[in-house]
Amino acid sequence: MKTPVVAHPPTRLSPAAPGRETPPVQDRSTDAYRRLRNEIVSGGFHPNERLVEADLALRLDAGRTAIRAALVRLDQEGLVTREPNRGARVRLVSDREALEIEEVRVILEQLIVRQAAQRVTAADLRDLRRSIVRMRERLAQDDPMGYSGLNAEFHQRIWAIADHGTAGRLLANLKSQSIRFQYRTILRPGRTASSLREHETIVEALASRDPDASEAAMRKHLSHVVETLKWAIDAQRRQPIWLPRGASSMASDPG
Amino acid sequence: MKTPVVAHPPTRLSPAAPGRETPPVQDRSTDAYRRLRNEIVSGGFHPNERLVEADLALRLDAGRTAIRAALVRLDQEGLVTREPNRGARVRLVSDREALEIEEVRVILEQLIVRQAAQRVTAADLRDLRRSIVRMRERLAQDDPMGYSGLNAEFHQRIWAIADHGTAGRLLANLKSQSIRFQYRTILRPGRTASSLREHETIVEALASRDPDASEAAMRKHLSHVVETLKWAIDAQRRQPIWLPRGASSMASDPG
DNA sequence: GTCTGCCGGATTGTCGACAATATTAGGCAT
DNA sequence: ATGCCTAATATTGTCGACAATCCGGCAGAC
Repeated sequence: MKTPVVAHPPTRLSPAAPGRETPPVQDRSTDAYRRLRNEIVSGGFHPNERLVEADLALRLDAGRTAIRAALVRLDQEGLVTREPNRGARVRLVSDREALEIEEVRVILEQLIVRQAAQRVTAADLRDLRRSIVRMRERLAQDDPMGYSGLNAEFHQRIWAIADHGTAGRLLANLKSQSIRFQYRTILRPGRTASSLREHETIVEALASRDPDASEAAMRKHLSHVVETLKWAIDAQRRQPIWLPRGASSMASDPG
Repeated sequence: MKTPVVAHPPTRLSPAAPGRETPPVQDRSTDAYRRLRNEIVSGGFHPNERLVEADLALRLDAGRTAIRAALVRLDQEGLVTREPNRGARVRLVSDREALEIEEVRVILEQLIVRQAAQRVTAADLRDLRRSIVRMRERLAQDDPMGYSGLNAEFHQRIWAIADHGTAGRLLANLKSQSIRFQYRTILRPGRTASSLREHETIVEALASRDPDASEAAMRKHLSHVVETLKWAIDAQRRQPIWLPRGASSMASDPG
């Protein structure tokens, strides 16, 4: 499938494409980490799938050392689990955990939006409103996937406004852990439309720079998200649906 | 100081003390991680101190590989920072960050105590009350350090009752990052006494299994903690005091 | 037929060596 | 003395090799 990689020619950090600036491949380990992380978050692996170091090394064209470091990071980050001498697997977050995560997310977003209300600038508001417009477009086109992406962007924008490093980091991390569940929530009929309305309310509250109103709007929004999540989990229990990349959610090793 | 370690005799994982069960030295890497983490959290290094891999390897009697893995974990955990090709340093959390962390802690503890109120058992309450009694003793003996330890234990007990894995993990992590600041807050005169009263209120609220009351009590408690933290930071600005293990908070490299 | 113990392949864990990079020190021109 | 260039040193990053461990299958005992 791929050139077998000539057993690594004398260690060369930059691939050295003569005429072209080497993109910031600062260090192989971080690079491997980023790519592996992406693959996991974007659903490139089955939940609970085994992550064999040698395989990944081949796949990502990196040394086992780099892969190993990446796995350690991902473990600490909660995206994979590692058992001594037994290797790593992509971590499967249970339904219960997904709810826990969402609970935490709710309160963190409240904290953040409150802070955002005190710092928001005119330019920020303009950007937020543009986000809203684009979301409205997606809604009109009946494109829930596209909407979901914009939704994520919308929330991240608020994090940026709040400029609360600690909370922002935690939120980003939590989100990456529970991303698998978000695919399901967006399927609920009518959810997109109400979500958009709630977003509009949040922007209005931010525009008036009212922390309490902003927090309330956010709380209301997220309470509906939690509700939708519960619905999705229940639906899944009743009749499992396909995940973005195959495999029943219980998949361990195919016997 | 220590036997120079005979250049590692043929790799032996278990120290193999014949008659004795080898204590769970499962893997050297995790072991190094734990010990290094302890040293950092308990103030064994100056803030911002450089962490040279080779030195640590000697100090902890571990290979550089193990140290390296440990540093990666600690980096992800926020206890050290690593710059490519420049090594690791114990991370210095700024005053602002300390406040951010405390803000997040406040809301997480609220979430947790609320959940705890719904799950607390009679045995739990007994334990909590015992904690209180011991704290009262420390207060009577005018032992703020001892009180501080019990305080930490008290809160952890509540985390355990709530059984909220996600929030618990985050809290533990945040706490380890900001631990340096806690040394200062306990110095405020009279704080210990009011802290104890607030703890008593929390226990009462939990005893009545009232989530709202519990949350309110916790909020009140932590708002005072935040206030004390601000006070401590201000005091520090006006006149730096000694940290538990030397060095001004700005210490980078001694020239 | 089932259980137990042993063997072999697969995979992880650790080390030592070396390359890559940053940092410091010294020399030289100005 | 000041500042820049270069050599020497210190430290990190990566690899390949090998030991340790796990897993599954197979033979033999009962």
